[in-house]
Amino acid sequence: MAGQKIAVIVGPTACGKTDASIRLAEALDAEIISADSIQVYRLLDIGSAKPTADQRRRVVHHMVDVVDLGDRGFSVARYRQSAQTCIDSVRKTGKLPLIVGGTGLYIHALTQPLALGSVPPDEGLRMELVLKERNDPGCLHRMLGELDPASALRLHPNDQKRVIRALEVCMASGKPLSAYGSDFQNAAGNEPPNDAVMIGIAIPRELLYERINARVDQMMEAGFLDEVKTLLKRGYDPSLPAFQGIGYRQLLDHLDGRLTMGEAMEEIKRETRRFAKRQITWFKRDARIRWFNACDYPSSEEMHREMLEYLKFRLYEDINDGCLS
RNA sequence: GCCUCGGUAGCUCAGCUGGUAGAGCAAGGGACUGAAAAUCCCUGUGUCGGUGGUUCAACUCCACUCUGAGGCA
Repeated sequence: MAGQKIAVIVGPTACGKTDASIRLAEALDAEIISADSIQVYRLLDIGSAKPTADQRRRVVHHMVDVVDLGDRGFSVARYRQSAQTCIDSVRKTGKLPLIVGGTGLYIHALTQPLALGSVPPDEGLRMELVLKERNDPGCLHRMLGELDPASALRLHPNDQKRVIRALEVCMASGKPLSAYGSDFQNAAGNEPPNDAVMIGIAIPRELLYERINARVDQMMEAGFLDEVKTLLKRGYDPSLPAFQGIGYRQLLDHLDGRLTMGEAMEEIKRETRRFAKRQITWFKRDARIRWFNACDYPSSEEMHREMLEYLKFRLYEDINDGCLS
C-alpha cells in the first residue's frame, strides 16, 4: 500500500526545508502540505518566510494562506482537520502528499494518534480561571490536583496555559485530560492517522545561527517593517494570536515606541535562535526521523539527492517487497 | 621613560582586612494533546593574564613579566 504513505520533512527554522521540499516535490511528483503555524495566516508573508511566488508556481502548496489574519480561533485541531482533507485530496489525484514544516505539534497531529476533537476551547471559562488565579495564586493547580491528579503531577504550576486547558477538558467532559493520553512516542501503538516516512535536516548550531541572523537581515531588506505597518493601518489588532509570531511582536513593539530598531532586530534574532533550539529539542526525540546533516554533503543538491533516494526506498518498499516475492 | 587604574564565565562586572569563586545578560538542556514562532521548567560552563615568592592555605599579599586604557613628560 505504498500509495497510502506520506512523506514528511522537518527541521529547525532556516535550515533549508523550503528549498529541499521544492526539489523533492518535483522529483517525487508531490504536492506540499505546510505544517507551519504562522504561514497559515494570510498577509503574514515576509516575516513568516513563506515560499516565494515562484516556488508556489512550481509546486502546489496547501495550508499556506488559509486562515484570516484576524481569526483568533485557529488551533491544532483545526489544522489537523484541514490538513488531513488536503492529504486525502492530493492522494486522490495520485500524487504524493509531502508535509513540510517546523511546527512539531502540527506534524504530530498528522502522524500520531492525538486525541483532539472532543473539547473545544471556552474563552469565557478561560478568562474566569485566569481571574481566579490572579486572586489566589496556585489555586488552579490545586484544583487540577483534585480533578485530574495525573495531569497536575505532569504540569508545572506556572504553566498556566496548560493547567487551564487541563481544567477546561475536565470541566467540560467530566473526563480528565490524562485519560486522553500524552504519549509522545505512541508506545501504546495506537493507529496513527497517516503512515509517515520522515526525514529531517540537521545543521551545526553555529552555522544555523549564522543563517538565522542573515535571514532576519534579508527580511528587513525585503520590507518586513512596511508589511507590519500596512497591517496596522488596515486595522489589525496587535493582540491577535497571529502577531505572536517572532518578528511581528518585536516590530509592533518598535512601532509602539517600546523598542528601538536596533533592539528589535537583536531581539528578533535572539528569539528566532531560541525558537530553533526548541524545535531541535522537539524533533530530536522523535525516533522515526531519519536525519540528514547538511555538513555531510558537498552541496545541498547532493543532500537532496540522498534524501530523494531514501524517500523513494522507504515510500515504495512495500512494492519492492512485493516484486521480490 | 615615569605615574595611575584595569586584566575573574561568551559579554558587562561583584568578590571586607588570605580559606581554590558569583550576579545580570548571552548560552546550554528539557517538557509539550484545541494560543505551539505560544507556554513552561532546569543548569554556572572558570588553568581568577603569566611566572616565581611569602604562607598550613593566594583571585586576594609581594616581586618580576605580558597586556589594555588614561595621565605626566
